[in-house]
Amino acid sequence: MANIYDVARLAKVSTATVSKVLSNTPYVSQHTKKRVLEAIEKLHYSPSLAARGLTGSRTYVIGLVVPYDPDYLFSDPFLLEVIRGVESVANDNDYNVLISMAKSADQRSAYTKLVRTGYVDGAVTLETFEGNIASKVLEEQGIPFVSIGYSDAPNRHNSVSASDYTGAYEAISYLIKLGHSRIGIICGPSHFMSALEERMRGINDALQAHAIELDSSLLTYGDFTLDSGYKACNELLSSENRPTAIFAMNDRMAMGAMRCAREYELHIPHDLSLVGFDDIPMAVLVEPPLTTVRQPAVEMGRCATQKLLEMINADVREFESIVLPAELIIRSSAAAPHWGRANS
Amino acid sequence: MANIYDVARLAKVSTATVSKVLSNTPYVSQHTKKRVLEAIEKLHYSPSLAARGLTGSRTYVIGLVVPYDPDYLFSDPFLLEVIRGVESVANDNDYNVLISMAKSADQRSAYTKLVRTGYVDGAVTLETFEGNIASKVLEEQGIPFVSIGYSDAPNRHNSVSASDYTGAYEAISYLIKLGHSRIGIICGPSHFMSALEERMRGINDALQAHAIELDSSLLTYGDFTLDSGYKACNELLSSENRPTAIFAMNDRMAMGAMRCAREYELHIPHDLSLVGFDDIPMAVLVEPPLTTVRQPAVEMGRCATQKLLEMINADVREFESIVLPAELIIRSSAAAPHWGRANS
DNA sequence: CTGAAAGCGCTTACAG
DNA sequence: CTGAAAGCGCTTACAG
Repeated sequence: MANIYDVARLAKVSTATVSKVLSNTPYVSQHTKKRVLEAIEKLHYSPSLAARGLTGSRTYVIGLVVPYDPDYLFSDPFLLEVIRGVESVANDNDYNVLISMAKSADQRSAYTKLVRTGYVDGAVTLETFEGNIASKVLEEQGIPFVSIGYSDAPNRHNSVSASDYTGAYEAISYLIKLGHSRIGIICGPSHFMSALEERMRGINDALQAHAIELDSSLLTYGDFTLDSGYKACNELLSSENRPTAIFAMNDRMAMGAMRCAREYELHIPHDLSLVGFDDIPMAVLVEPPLTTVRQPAVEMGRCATQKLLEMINADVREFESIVLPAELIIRSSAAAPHWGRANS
Repeated sequence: MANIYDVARLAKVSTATVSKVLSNTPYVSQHTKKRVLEAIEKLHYSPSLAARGLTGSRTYVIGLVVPYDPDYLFSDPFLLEVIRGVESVANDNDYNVLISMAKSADQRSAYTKLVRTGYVDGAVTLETFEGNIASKVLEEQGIPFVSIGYSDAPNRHNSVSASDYTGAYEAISYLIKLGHSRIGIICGPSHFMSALEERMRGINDALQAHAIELDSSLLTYGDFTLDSGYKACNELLSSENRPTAIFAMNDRMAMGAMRCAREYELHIPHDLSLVGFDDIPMAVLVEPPLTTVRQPAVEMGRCATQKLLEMINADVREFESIVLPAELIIRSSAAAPHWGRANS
């Protein structure tokens, strides 16, 4: 494979000059530029990113830090959509992406593995825990990064997230307007991330706005998997004072709940209303199609990557954190309770 | 960040020696080895993969060549499962994976983009077209790779695939045994890949074994998306002599067909039987759960990566291609036609 | 506008 | 068992 010397020789210039036309430096005469370009073409030359990485310049690879293990990641359609967004703009801009995942139970390892490579131009991180300790690793290395989700920094810079609070608020308000007052909640793992706290706030505020108080027996927890939604729903439905509606903090758990409801021979939405969160592609495919709060997952990934590329190329150091709207998508899994009446 | 000189200085040895303990070369005295290790520990040293890449030794990153654009890839649950397998064993072995995708309509670019980086230890490729030209790029560079799917080489080496022929054969045989003789086929894009040809062979052989001949009006094509399955099914159902069963070459198209059947007010499986291919996670979630041919997607990814790692580390040059079994998973979307009777 | 030379952080023969 | 030195393929000041 041809290297820069081969090109220089063929074009009868120095390697410095070749390097300059490669990086589009001005002040290279049209004439020599043309010669160099021809040589590059002829030799099918393309620069070694490894060498570039060493000299500390662009490598055109960005890291994607995923603090989960592969099995977790690939079973989460929402996360996958986020990654799709990242890959999409990276690809459009001729960047490659190096995915660094955690060894199970060691989220931090995803960060250190990435740093070790020593050649990423920047990174997009998926935040999980509030501590946000891991991203310090990137800061120390001076690697620009933008995080998707929350960061705990007092003023949240360089992150993009969805409006979890509003989304949850609207979901609950909608259910209340339909006539529900006993609303079961299937929360995510409590210690998990601040997005969930935001949603919890939204739920509580919506409830309070309508003078409804949240019966603690109505609050259950899952771990985002379908099975955990099934179990949580079972908990809810087996209690003596059943809820008439359930709000699950992601769609997979909502689908677990759906399955559980079916076993109780409860018709959705006639006997039980259900609202999810995320709006994963599968949400329209189930029966009935799921009413859910849409997070703009792909857009979050795209936006974060866009911003990262700006940081890398335009030398932007910091940007105000971006909060993308989460909106309620009304489909067919929620309706007025059949003994109540809509009071909107 | 500490480099190898810092370590050498602290341990009072040469960089060569540090390098040796790093690569676990024998013939390094226990004593100096210990000193070096301590220095590494103390400085939190970890070698720059960029530098390693330059010297032509291990970088611990493998490439994953995906000859599709991100939007295509991320909407294909089957491919995602394959990738999950790749990521999984890579991660277990402390390898990072660099995903190289194609710019739309230029499959080859995924290969060249990867090669350009100059620092992958090897690659797993997802084959699509029969030409298999693209992998020549890797061969020329001397990058070891294993391809998932078919390669056209006379004796197929270094690839792992599923037994498409058998899978399709069984699906059709099953339908025939249930009592169907008019079986509609929703094929993938015809020029697409040899896996489809294999399935076509399986279909034809199964049909012939029962002396049924394939009416050409029963053969339709889709492009693997749900919508295309919908359309193909529509074609099939709007003809005057409807099939009583449909075999789709992937699950997404089968789900599109399911939706279409619903609009025709056809009950599945009572009025129309449906068999898919792949067994994506969603297949159990739809109503009714889909009978389908399971491809061991994750296992294919795992196996390919395993083999690649052997090639890299054990210096294996070649292995007999591996064909993993595809098996029919019987669920609830196929049954005897209601005017027919099972004749098995 | 162009080039000579040093340097990025490793590894690899080659001596000793 | 250990180290000096060259080299991997670039880029970047610095001169000219």
